[in-house]
Amino acid sequence: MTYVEHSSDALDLAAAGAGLTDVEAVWADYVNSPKIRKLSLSPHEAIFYEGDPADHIYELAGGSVMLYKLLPDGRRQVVEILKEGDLFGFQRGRNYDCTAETLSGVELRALNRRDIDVSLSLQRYIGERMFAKMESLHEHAMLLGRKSAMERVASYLMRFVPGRGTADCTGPAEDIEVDDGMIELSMTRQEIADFLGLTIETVSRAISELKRRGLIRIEKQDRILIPRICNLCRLTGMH
Amino acid sequence: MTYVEHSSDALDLAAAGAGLTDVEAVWADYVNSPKIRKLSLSPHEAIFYEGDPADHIYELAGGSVMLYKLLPDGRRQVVEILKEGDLFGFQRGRNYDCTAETLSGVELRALNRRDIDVSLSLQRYIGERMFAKMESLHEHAMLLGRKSAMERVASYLMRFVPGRGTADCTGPAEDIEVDDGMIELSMTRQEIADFLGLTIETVSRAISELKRRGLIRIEKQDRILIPRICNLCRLTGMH
DNA sequence: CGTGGATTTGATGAACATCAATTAGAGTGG
DNA sequence: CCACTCTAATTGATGTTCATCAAATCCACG
Repeated sequence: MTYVEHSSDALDLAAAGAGLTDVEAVWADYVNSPKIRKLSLSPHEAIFYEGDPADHIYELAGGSVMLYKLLPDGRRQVVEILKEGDLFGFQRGRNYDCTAETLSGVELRALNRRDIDVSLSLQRYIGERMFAKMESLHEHAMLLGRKSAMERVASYLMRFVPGRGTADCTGPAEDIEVDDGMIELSMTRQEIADFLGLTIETVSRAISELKRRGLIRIEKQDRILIPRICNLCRLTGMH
Repeated sequence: MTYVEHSSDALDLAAAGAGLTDVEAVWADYVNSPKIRKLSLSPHEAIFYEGDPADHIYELAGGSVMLYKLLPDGRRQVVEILKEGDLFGFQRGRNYDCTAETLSGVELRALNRRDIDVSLSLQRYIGERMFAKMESLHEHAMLLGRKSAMERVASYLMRFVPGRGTADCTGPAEDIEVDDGMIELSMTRQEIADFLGLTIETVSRAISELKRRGLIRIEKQDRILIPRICNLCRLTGMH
């Protein structure tokens, strides 16, 4: 008896030839295979609602998506902000535990739980992504439970600076004298507030305060220039 | 060519005989196999520290464990409270992203990443557990970001009432007239506060308030009686 | 140019943190 | 068994931060 029943197609076989550890290549092969259904969505469109039967798993191929939960009285908490490459829609139970809504124009790939369940490499790829996501959920718990409003907003802005503001960030490259960055906010103040556990007004005040202190400059509404990244990073509470 | 390289031992083969979907049986076989190293720990002992090289994965076989993160100035956020059967120590990177500390006497099983990486069934089992954990992290984000102090404490107490207080809770069984429960708190006020994003004093005041209102009764320090579970549950903000 | 929603700003209030003191409980040694 | 000690927990007084309520301003879009 062989283990053929573990794989529905040639993906793992190809991977075995390429070296077992290259799960990312297997994943790329899988999601680019013609049987994967692709979807395009407009900004602020719901993908699924909290409580809906969890019948699909998605990969975000482009754009950004938020996941949020609601309390019966309407209070909202955005629990994840997803970016290209992120996976969502996995559930333990029969129903989604949160609502998924697009923040921008979005390209999705709808995956089949069945394909994934029978491939070791796909499982491993997903595992890797899940562990990363758990770390970012831990970080977010720290933000929500223990950071001040200003620290939350600074941390939020730092999210969008690639490669900076993480635990292992070592500051700017040494040979660089200007350490600035331009970031793009695709979320409204309400969405940011619901992500940070604050109100619109508190978020707005914190951003104004950063402007006043010269730590950020607003160019054209939702484009923000950070003149000295390290200065902003120091306000996150993490360094 | 077969897929034999996907499995280091007979676990999956046995599972195939028993039906592919019974990943829990495969897991049970694995963790009970003699090669799994077992550990016993006393209360309030560190298992690993944030930043340590992530060289082990653990299954909590008995007792309870908390995971927490620290900010440089000492602020602490407890990000998970683990109970029997929970897995922890998975990391995306090279190092643990939080500290693990026992809350009670604890029995652990130290697992090998290598064993798991080559078994589809074990991967799938872990995936299931991770999805459940992500849901509880979402729930916790809601608590930290949007609930009042009283709602947080009520939610915390409800955690320890088996089968109640969850989203799909339908209340007590219909044929029952007394709906009470006894719970055991194994955490200090400081640990509870750091889990709920509050201070010791606020937690203490909330508990006193619940006592005053007759919603709980303290028996012998860390044993709490809940006379009418639904009454407490109503304070969680979820119904 | 005008309209309507989003954002900002201001004034006030409530919830929770902080600081300080007291009490309760668990463990210890006489 | 009972005082003693030490820490955890409670309670009280005050302060700070952020939420709430209200108004003004900005900006995108027709």
